[in-house]
Amino acid sequence: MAKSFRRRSPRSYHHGNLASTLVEAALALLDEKQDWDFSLREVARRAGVSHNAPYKHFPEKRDLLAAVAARGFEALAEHMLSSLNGLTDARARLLACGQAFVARGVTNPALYRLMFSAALTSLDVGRPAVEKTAAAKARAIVDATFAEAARSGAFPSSMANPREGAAASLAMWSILHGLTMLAIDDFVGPPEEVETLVGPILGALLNGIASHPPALPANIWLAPRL
Amino acid sequence: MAKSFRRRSPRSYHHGNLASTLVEAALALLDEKQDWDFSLREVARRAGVSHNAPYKHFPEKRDLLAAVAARGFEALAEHMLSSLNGLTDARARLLACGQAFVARGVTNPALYRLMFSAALTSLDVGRPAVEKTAAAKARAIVDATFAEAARSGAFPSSMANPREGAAASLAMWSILHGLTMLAIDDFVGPPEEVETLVGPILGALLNGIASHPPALPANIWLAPRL
DNA sequence: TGCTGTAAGTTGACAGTGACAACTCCGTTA
DNA sequence: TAACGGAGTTGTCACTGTCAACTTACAGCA
Repeated sequence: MAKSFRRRSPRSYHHGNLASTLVEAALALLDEKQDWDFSLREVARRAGVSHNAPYKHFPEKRDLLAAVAARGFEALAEHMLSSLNGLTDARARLLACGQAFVARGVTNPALYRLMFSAALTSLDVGRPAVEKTAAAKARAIVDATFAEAARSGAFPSSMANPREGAAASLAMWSILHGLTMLAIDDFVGPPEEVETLVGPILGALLNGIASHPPALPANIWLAPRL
Repeated sequence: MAKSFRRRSPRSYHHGNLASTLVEAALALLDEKQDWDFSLREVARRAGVSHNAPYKHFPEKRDLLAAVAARGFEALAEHMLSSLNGLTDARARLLACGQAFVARGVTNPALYRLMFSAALTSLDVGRPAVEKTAAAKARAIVDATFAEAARSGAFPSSMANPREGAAASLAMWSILHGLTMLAIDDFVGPPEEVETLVGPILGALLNGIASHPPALPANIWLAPRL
């Protein structure tokens, strides 16, 4: 009888919200091990629950990881949004957004890597829906900040148009993602200082965009597809 | 007795070059499954060898994967180099190099992902040496093409100096890596056409660099560290 | 030539894994 | 109050990475 009281609040056979408890346990493990090769059983153990309980909420390990990734995207979006607080200058907003992006990645490399990893992608279905929508939300912030900068006159006004701005915003997204990845994977460093690269590097890109706006070739789509 | 003839040339208890056979088997599996969660035992099976034979050549699975990644970097470097053939215009060379880079990543996503993944990084030692040197070689090509472009007058001449050019070359490396990753991870597509993005996007960056060369903040190192 | 040490391969074992099936518990709704 | 069904449980499976101990055959020295 005492057995089931181990970690949970007393007299509860049913946990209440195991799903989110599991996600948090997984987040903690991800942070500690900096890898997602931990076992589902270990996650269950931490949640004080039997080795098979997680399967009632996540059909496969992949699905738990997808939920974790979704949380990551949400946190990223939040962080980027709050970095814009109080800034009005268009260019400053873009740079701040970029810095927030990189900083977030460097702070929790494993989580960032998981978010963009295809460990979650099943060959038939593609990425899980939870993750797709969370990612889209984060991405929309970059796009919006960009479009808004275009409207403000920092870029040729045609770029406020979604299709026209798409190539530019993709370029920005690419350079940020690339820089973050290189930092995370130990190709540039030190990690704490990588943020200082955003100014010069993203700055150069923005200059180029302003003077010669890139065009998005036909047939290209910007995902994640839904 | 017939047992040991299963897959190998006759009368050979010793394989001859198991190590490279294993690497090739792993490459094939990586390509098929588009993931490196295959088992070492499966690799051994394909090489027609007992489940523990690989351990005589690779202390851990990680080490086999590192060897695979190293091969990937070598192929990447080769591909980039040959893309430069016959091109003399500095800007054209940079763009060709970029296209080759992205194309290579999109062609074998799992391999590309493995190359840059930290699945290989052990917390204490960092990346395995084989991989580091192979990666450095590939990277050197971008750097060299860049420096050469600077000398040719396509960029402010100061950028031919390694330290001055470092920020620019890092920016280029970042945007290429980021774009490739987004493509691979299904955030932009379709894969066959992603190459067409290199022109506009990398082009914009190069314009920006030419007009306002970025500076590399102090304390930043460009890796992989050796 | 024959002996022997050692690298390269072998079999056998072990704890731990993801996933399945079949069971029990208990809050909900009729 | 009965019974349904979602949530958690135990038991089991084939399989994994890795360790240990054994065998094979090549290479160098007597």
